[in-house]
Amino acid sequence: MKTKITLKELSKLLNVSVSTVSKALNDSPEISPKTAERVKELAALHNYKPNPVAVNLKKSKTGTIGVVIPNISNSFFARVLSGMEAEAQKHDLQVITYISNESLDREKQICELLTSGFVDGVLIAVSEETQRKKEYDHLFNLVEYEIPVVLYDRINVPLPADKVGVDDENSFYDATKFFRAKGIHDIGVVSAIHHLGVGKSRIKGHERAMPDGEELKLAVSSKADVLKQKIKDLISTKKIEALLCTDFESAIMSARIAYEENIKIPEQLKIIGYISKEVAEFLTPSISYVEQHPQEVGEKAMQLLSDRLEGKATAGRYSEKVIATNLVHLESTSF
Amino acid sequence: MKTKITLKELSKLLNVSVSTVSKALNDSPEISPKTAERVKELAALHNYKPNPVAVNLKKSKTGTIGVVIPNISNSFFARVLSGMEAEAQKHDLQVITYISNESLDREKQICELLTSGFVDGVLIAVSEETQRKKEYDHLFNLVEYEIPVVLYDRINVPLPADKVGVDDENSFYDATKFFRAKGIHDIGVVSAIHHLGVGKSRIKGHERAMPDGEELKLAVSSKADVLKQKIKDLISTKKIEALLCTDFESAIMSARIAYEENIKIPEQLKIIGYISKEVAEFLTPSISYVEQHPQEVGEKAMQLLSDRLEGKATAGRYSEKVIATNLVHLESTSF
DNA sequence: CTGAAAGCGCTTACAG
DNA sequence: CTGAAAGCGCTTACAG
Repeated sequence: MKTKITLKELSKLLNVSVSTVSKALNDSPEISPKTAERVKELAALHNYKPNPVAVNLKKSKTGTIGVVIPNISNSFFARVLSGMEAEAQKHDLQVITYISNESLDREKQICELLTSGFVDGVLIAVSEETQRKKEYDHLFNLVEYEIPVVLYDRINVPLPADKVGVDDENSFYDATKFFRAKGIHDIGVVSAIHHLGVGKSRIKGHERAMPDGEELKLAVSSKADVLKQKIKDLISTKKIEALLCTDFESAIMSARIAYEENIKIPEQLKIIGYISKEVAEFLTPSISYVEQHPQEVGEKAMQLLSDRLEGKATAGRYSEKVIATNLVHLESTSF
Repeated sequence: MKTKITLKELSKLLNVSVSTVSKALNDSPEISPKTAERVKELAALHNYKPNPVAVNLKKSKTGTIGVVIPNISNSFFARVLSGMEAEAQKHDLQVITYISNESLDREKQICELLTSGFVDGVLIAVSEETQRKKEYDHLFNLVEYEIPVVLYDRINVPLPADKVGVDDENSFYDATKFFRAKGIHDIGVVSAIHHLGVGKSRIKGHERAMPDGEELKLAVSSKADVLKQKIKDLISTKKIEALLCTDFESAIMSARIAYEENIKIPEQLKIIGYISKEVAEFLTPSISYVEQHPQEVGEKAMQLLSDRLEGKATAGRYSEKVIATNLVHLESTSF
């Protein structure tokens, strides 16, 4: 069993002071090359590693970042986390994860915890409930405590903070334009998240690509059975030719209903949805999707935070980055 | 802008010593009820929270747990993490996540970092590469540093540590028995992870439920195109009636090939697979799956670790928990 | 170039 | 019941 050696013990073995050992290991120019070498040698021999807790206390920082995730089972967020972790590694930062489960209360609890000094900064995608109720006091609280915050994905929050979002609006603008260019004009939009910022943006993008004044064909509801009925109405009764789905649930549901109603995809109905690559590719038929580059969202968010922690960002000025999306065409949009 | 108040500042305002304040806030019986109240009142007013870094240094612990995840895009692991986080919360532990991306090298790096004192304990599912090469020195290293380790999910590692696994073997034993009871005897097994411990266990469970000496009908390969060919052979040429799939990829691929070969599910071919609920339910047809209860795996793993940290576990004796699975029957196994 | 001292923000034996 | 002191393991002005 190995036991961790401390600076003090090292200094005793070397017959020099603790200060000297510390400086030597931190490559201080004050130390003579000779002793520096002696010290480093012994440190390596004993596999010395500074106690990070002590270093952090001394430096008044924690070296860790708090990441708040609304729902980790959503593969988008899982991949965002992966990007954050990769970027954190580059900056020697540790990532502490907190899962809000889309609950405002839990999110408040987490923010409360976060103000007590566990982390140097926070990356957060606010919960659904938070967005719905527009309660942001707990976030402002973080800012008041001078804890740098970066909002990611769900950035439609009036908070003085850096933000990294997905280009939701343009994704559906592009998708709509794509269909129209192919001569398809009866385009429906399906959404189970129309009440959230990202859902609204996507629908807005679609609207922007449609002729002025033309009524939109929407099937929206956060209740599964209601949504199901509305989709059925859209594709069976209204004979829509193409569907844009703002989320996993509505995309899968649309494909399913088409199957049940004996409407062939893509021959009679084309679909583009927000689904993760992993699932989209494997469906039968495979569903064309909007690639959101979650990894990049995570990397960028961590990068902005790290810049701010290192003083590379101007105080009081916040940047807002939008990660471009692109359409990946699979079977559901083949012509 | 609020700034964090310290014990010292508090003591100055109260005209008592730092020790007294500390004891009062920690409910020490040494302190008179009167001063205790005075102290607590002012602390509450100033929203005092002890600096966790200082507390941890004093107590020679970190209050954090390192969780190593092979692949966070795998929804099984995402849900395990969710369970860990929930349990950690109960014990006032923070969760630091590290993603190995199924790489042995990255895993070694992470373990190296972990030995330098960032965490009090480690929860790890070893990477695919680690399992394949059977290189466990970096894990033994953790143990030598007296950092408690709990292995989860991928527990087929000869390490003196607590372990929490999924009952892989029985899941396929049960599934096979289920088919046989229904009069189906031509059962095939498809696997893209036959080289991993969990894959082997699942296949073994199937074998155990088959009559002695009967040759197994396997389609296994970690290469997509090879596996595809083998599946096709199994269901088209060999006329298998039911398929057990050890993983997401092989399950989805099997369903896809059945579709392409015009073999009807479930009429001509039944399928049971290891797929997450979220996807299984939405497929057309929906695929019956093995529910693994990942949340529970995560909770249990964190619980074992917490027990050990709190001295509730006997040194040198390790427990191994197996979380039972159950079959969820959807369309692909309807009769 | 080396080391003694102060201090990061706490906790806890010990003395009074 | 209260407080002075030591100490957790470091870093860093400052003195020599």
